[in-house]
Amino acid sequence: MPDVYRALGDSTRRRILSMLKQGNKIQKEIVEAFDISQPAIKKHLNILLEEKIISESWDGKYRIYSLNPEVLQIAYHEMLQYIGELLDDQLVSLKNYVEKGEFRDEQD
Amino acid sequence: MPDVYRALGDSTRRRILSMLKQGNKIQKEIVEAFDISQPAIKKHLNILLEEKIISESWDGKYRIYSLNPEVLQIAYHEMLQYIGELLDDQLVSLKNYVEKGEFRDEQD
DNA sequence: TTCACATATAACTATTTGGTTATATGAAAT
DNA sequence: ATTTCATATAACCAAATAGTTATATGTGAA
Repeated sequence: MPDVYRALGDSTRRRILSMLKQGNKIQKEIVEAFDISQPAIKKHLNILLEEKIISESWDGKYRIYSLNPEVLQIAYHEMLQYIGELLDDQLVSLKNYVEKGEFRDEQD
Repeated sequence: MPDVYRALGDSTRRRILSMLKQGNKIQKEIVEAFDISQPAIKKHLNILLEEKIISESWDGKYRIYSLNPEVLQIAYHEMLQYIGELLDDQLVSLKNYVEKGEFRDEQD
């Protein structure tokens, strides 16, 4: 079970995910977007890979990274559900909205 | 700005928050609900306090802990917004629902 | 006043994290 | 075949985390 708090718990990793939202990227592009070293970026990518939030593949000598939207969805729902439960009804009905894809409330 | 990822990034802290959802608790009650030492629990409580997710007060010799729902709300919105942006429109419209307290979508 | 008990704090340990530099590997191009 | 360039990995460092045990502090009750 991917640990979404670990994956999203660092702002560099959140920025990497935002980049990947715009489309697949090769490692070099990601490295160049930050001021830290290539090994540091690679460590962040490894954490995102461990948590299954992204995937990697080869294209010749290039490493290609892409988002795993399904895993993100599931992670998102987990957090939404947990925090939603800590808060109150207003937010719980909205959790149902996400899960069922429809807006259904008591007051029709 | 409270770091909700830090606060929620540990399952003991998530369980503590769930307990506090049920009502204010004294430290002793929280300690007894876990298998770890009192100082260990106190450290978790300190992290939740640093991130402003909970508050503490005194009642005689008892420390009382309570949830800060407003801060949780804000944290919730932040995460909703960030992850919503990584995913797609379905989820973004729901962010608006939370923020405006109403369901308004393009396709009325 | 003394004792009991709830809480706080200090000192220590092991692990993880986020970074570094230096170096190895492997594919592509010259 | 050699060089270039993208990537991987190793070794290191400092700080934070999650726990421990031992001890101090403060309040209430006997």
